[in-house]
Amino acid sequence: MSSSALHVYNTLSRKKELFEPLHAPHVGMYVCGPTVYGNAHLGHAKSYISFDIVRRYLRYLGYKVRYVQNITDVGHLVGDGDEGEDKISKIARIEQLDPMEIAETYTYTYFRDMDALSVQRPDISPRATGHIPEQIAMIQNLIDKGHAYACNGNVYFDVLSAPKYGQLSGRNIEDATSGTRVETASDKRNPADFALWKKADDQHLMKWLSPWGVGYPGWHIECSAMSIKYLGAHFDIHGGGLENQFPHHECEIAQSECSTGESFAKYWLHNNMVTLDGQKMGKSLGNAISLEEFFKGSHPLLKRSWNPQVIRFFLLQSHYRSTTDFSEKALEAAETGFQSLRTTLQSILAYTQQQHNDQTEGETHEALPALQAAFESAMNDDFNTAQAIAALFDHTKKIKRNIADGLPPSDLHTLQNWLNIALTEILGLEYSEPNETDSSFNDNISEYLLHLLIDLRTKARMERNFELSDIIRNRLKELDIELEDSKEGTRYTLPK
RNA sequence: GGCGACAUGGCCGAGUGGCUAGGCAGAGGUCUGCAAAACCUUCUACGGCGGUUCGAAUCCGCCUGUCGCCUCCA
Repeated sequence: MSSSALHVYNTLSRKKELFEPLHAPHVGMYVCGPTVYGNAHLGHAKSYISFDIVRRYLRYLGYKVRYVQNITDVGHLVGDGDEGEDKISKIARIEQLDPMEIAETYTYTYFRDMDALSVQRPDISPRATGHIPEQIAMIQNLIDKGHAYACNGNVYFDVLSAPKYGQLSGRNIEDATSGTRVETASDKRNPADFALWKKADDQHLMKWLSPWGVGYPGWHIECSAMSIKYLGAHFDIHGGGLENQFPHHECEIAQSECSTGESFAKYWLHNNMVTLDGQKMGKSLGNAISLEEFFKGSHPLLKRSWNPQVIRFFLLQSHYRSTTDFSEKALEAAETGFQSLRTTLQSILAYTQQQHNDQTEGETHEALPALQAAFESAMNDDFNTAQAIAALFDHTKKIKRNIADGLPPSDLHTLQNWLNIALTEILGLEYSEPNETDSSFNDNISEYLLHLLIDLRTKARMERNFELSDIIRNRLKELDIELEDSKEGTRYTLPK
């Protein structure tokens, strides 16, 4: 489907729907953020880049987006069922740190890695621990309305009281309980009931006082409390990873709608997984390569380091609702393709700048409308970045060819402006070579010496002393410095 | 066991009832002292079996395979 208006795939209806904000031009968007107990990995990159694109494209379309993404610094249980230990507490215990130190450390590295990937920061990044009163209030409200019950210091949500429970994930309550592989906690009325508040014992590191005793909030309640606080009871978009569809998002809908009496998010968007050797890449599976390891090339499965921009481009070349199977070979293909796209764009840019005083006479063909239509039509079809990038390749190559043939389009400047917006503002990709921002080559003497060698080699070539010129090029190649001769002179690329 | 996805050429990966996806790799060529880059040309496809249709890789059914969720997870 391609269309002149944005359509998004809504998990609630399992269909692509026309996107109509509740209160245009404002769009409220909530995305489940990370649990900060470890470094972010490639799976996080796929998820947050996907929703970064959603946000960027909505802004391009003129919407005023408020993007809220939580930081989960409490509440997730580890191991089997509800009897486990908080993940952050567990690591804190092992590393002899306060839980908040763990959360702080990984919140920092999370944003550092996302910044590197050009993921724009959320407008609001609420912490779960900073919203305990809101969560308690919501739980109390659910008890008052008969949707939850307290028992031995725990509070559970009564799923039978929520008629729509199971709608999002397409399962009924029997399905949700009958095949469960986990022993269910004994004080629940129904095995499918989920915890809103958990009693904490003396060993527990993170705990708060509540009407039901000392404890800590269940996992699902934070997202409901914080999304409603910052976006209202009924808002436009809720996003997250596919694996959170059940139980997390299902529970969010149940508790939110029972609490407010309004319908919760209008559109539910889910991104698919990144796989490694065909298996989901996940922290708990131990097969995750962290983003830091990608950037530094410091994981045994990696042959080399990878520029964040290349990783972003690689992920954008597949659709967010498809799984992305990772391999270094695929990354390499993405890198080469990305560089060639940038070369094409830069040559159009260079031409535009050198032509800025010229009047193109007799030329009436415009390049932008067709390109823009193809690009927007792809993006309007549920953010199909793969197809949008294909349109970019396709059209810019043609434009470049026309310029080379002496038939530049008449709208070069508007074209250039739009290309800039499409690449940097919508896709979040940079024009410049990754090397140019590499700080490893900032030594003035090194740079001077390199230019000296290049000048000497040029002189040798002029004198047809190719033996010497090849020695210089080959010896530099040993340092991963590559020289390329062109009509405009010798270019060099520095080690990655 | 229940629920849900997916299966595209050497690789990655869009899409679609009849019309080129795109990228990478490969082949040939132009250019170049050479190399690289760039440019031009070019090859390979829709898991299997049935059905619907004038026509299906695209719709339907069955089969096979892979994956996800049902337990924290982007």
